[in-house]
Amino acid sequence: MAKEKKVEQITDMEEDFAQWYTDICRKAELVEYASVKGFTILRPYGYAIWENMQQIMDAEFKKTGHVNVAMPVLIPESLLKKEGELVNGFAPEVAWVTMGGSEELEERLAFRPTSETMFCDHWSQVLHSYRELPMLYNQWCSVIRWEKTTRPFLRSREFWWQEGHTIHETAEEAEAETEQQLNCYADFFENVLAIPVVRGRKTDKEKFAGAEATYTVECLMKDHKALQGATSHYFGDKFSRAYDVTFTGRDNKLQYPFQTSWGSTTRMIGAVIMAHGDNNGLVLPPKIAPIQVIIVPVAAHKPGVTEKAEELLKKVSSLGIRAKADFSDNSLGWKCAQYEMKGVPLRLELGPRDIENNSCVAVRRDNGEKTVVPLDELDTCIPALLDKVQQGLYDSARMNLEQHIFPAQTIEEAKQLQEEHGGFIKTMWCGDEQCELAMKEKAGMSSRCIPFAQEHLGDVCACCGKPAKTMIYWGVAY
RNA sequence: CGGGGUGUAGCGCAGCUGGUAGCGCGCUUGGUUCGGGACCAAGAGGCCCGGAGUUCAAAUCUCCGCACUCCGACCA
Repeated sequence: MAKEKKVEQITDMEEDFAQWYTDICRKAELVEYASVKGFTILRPYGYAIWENMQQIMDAEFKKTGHVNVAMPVLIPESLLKKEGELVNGFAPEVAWVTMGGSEELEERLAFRPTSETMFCDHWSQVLHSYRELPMLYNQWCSVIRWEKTTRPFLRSREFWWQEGHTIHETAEEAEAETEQQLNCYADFFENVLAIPVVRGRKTDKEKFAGAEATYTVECLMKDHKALQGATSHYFGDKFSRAYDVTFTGRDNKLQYPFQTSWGSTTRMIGAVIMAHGDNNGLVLPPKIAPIQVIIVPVAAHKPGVTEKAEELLKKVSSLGIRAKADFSDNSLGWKCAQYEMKGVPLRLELGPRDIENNSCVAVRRDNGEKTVVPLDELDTCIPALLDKVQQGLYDSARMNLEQHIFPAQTIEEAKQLQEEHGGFIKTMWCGDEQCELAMKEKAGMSSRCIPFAQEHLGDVCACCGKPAKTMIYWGVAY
């Protein structure tokens, strides 16, 4: 009986992964559709996850000297167009403002799809001397890209993100910044989101419009499709020159600074859903869970249970844990199912029998494991259990990744492996874009990255048979 | 942007050989329950996605839009 109901509410991931994903987004109350196509509302629970992510990342950015700023949401067309590659890259998906009140604007204004141009324009005004470098800026905002097809978190016409923008005196410094921020993302994915990543460099075909180099952290979802987690770009001085950003150097000569940008988005919530979720709903890593511990009183009508549960809530909260207790008169089963759907990492059940034993029952969301926790050992047991959930999620995601990386020598083999197992297919590659197109055409895969951790799988390109330059990962990407 | 599917109460759906709406869940109130999605009773809630058309009469038939969704191409 109970089971039938569960199935009604959320599609099994084995049956239809895409539908399962959409179900979770709605049923866990993360998002709602807005009245404009492709726009979504981040509901309180979804936004709380984002806030937790923000808080942790923001602190990390600040540790390395970055400061937050706020740039305008509108960019004059003439400004946006100064750098050709960027414009071309984003042109199809820019939304324009053409009216101000009832007046037609002299120059139309773009909703920012990204803010390199605004930062450059600003720097061209304020930068004078090498002494002012580096400028390490970041902003938390939303951007608009007029996408054709949309999906909650993965692709919407407006999404929330942080975009870091920095300028440096030397290329080396800027390159180091690019690498540092990529590692910052990688650490965030692995340690906070519990999602292992492959770090690497994007091919020229896949890199950011206008960038000299794009680095990425790639991760693997439960359906064995790849998701680009976050990217970090090195621009050289290309934008500086296009936007006339200059400073007087140590040699008293006018110079162009070297620039980076790096971004991560609410798409990471989608990554968490698809990396950890199961058929009972969302599964959240404790570090970003809005509610880390849900306390469910059992037989709450019996004397003393509610009081004891309130006491338990206080104790757990006092440990710095985000905890909540559900005193509603919904049944136990309903509450269990509800908080499983919401992905709460740890559930504490407290009923008359537990009170008698001076304990409670802790249930892990990741594997359903039940532990009896003595009430006077909460301060050690609860944080330890949360750590175990965090680690458990990472371990199984790690296993999923490791078991889905396959070497291939030819396109045909790559195609077959992808069709049979999904995941990342690694091959040698000559570096030619034609071979990427061939892989897309024949095997349905795009290049994900050229991993920093290189392996020698052979001497020739899997696509054309010419001498290979690097090992590359392929995959079907979101 | 191409190809499918779907729009009727908050959610899931029925009604579709025309006669202006119904079921289950949820919600509200009261009561009984309570160790995995409880039960009884009484309620509240809908210009049937929008616009044209056909008709005495449209949720139902015909066009045209829009939105969501799935699969491709494109992109975070």
